[in-house]
Amino acid sequence: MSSSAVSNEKHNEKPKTAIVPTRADNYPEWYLKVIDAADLAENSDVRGCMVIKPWGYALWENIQRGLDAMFKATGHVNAYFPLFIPLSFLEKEAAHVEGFAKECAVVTHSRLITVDGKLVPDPKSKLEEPLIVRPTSETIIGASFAKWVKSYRDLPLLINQWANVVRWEMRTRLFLRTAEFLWQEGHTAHATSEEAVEETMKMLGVYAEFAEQWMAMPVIQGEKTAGERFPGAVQTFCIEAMMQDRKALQAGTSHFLGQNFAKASGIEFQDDKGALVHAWTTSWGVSTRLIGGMIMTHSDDDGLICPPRLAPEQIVIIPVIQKPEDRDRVLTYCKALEKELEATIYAGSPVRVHVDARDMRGGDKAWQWIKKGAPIRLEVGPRDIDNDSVFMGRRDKGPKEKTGVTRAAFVAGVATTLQEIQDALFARALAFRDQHTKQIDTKEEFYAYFADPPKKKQSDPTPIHAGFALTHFNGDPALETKIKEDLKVTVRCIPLAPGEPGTCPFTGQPSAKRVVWAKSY
RNA sequence: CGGGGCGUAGCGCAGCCUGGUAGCGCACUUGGUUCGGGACCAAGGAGUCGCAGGUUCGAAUCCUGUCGCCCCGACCA
Repeated sequence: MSSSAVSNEKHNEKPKTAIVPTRADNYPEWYLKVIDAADLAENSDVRGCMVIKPWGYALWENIQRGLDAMFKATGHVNAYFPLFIPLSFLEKEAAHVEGFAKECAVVTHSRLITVDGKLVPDPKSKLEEPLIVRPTSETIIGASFAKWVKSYRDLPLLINQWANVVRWEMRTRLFLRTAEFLWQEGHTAHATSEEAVEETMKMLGVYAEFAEQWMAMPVIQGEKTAGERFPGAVQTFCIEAMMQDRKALQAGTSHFLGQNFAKASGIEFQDDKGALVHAWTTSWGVSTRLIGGMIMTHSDDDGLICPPRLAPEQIVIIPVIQKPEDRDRVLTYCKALEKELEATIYAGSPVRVHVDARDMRGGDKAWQWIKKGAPIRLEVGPRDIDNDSVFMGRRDKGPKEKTGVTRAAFVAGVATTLQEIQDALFARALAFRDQHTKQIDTKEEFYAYFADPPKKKQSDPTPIHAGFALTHFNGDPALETKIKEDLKVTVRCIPLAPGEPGTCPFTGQPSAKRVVWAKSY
């Protein structure tokens, strides 16, 4: 082999990435490797249920903190309702039963006994009425609301619950779809339809704001078609985000339930004229799925990228200690810098700083923090201390791209820098979505746009598809079903943003505005 | 629940077709040389080959069953 052949071979090698495979090579596996490398979560011994590890749970805590403040600012209060729901409650709303019956965990016994050395449910302890583990709490919360509401003066009732729910899914994926997941569910009751609709839209807006401002994840607000509606809802609204495989992720939902659940649960009140009427209710929720959305919106082939407002640690200080005699001096300096940074405020909270003083090689340490997605890495060694400077690496830039800054300038500008990273991530995600969103006006182009390249093996992941398509649509559910069968593509939402009327390319019929089509999670 | 792939050291894999009782890389430990950095050299520790049966003198390897994981499909936040 000639020397030029050797160098050619080297030249053809892919650049080394911390995550193998890369997004382009195998997207679903890349996703799992990012979670593993960042130490966010792992599968548990219970099928379909995950263990959320500290770094992943800290992300959830930050999501909770941000959303909870927004809920409270809009007049909501937290409460807690039972994990178990009597089976008969679920039967009260016909569409609701239909929607959830297939995926319920059912509790039938209250005691175990040992038979031939094995624990089995005691037949004598069989429950009169089986309990289901809540898949959502409309019915059990409705029962409380029925007791609490007597007069129009009791309304509106604005309640939120942070809880876990169980839906026995066929196929699960960490964060995106697990049998048990953590979420919040808001439940409200109102005197009029108008007020309930206003609430539904307000909370959708809160979700959109949170997704964009906190998670740096651009979303499209819109309404679901009848086929995608929540079981029992009159209208379902959602925020939809584009992942890096260009699939859509439903990141949050807000439902206008009309009087359906009020009638089912007997939520009645006397209005200001003395008439006995049913309340109008809403429900809205987001779940740990948001973490999946965050991972797939921002992360790259070197691992997780946390938007600063959600990052468990926003700045990681890595002491550079070459000689043992430098150790005390460098660590003391780093601790002082940590204190100083923690005294500064970013986005309304003290900056979260961590000094990584573990006894290991600096390079390994830096890469671990890259894989965990810490927004800013600071390397501080004797030379920096002498110059009164720090060496900064930003997670939104390349791993080797590092810049020296004076300590004072860094501290003074830290909030600005964090916001720059936050903004850069949002801008990047928005540009990506725009780049892979296309207005389409003919059926042929639509089918060509969503046509999958052939797979080599059946076990290969679905090839990355084109993205979002914006087309006119006459709203026919049968047509939507046909397209889903043909292409696995659905209407993700009818955007709330104003649009121009036009012609449905599939039927030639008039259409009020363009809708968003995509493959989805 | 259907189709496909895969379970061998903490992690990633080879060996399996053509049975002869286990190997590589990373990680780990120790020593040395390095070191503003995902180091190098040397030595070393670590595996009932997913589990259970069967065939055989002998099974990681062949057969049957079973459990789990991943991908694809149907269902869904």
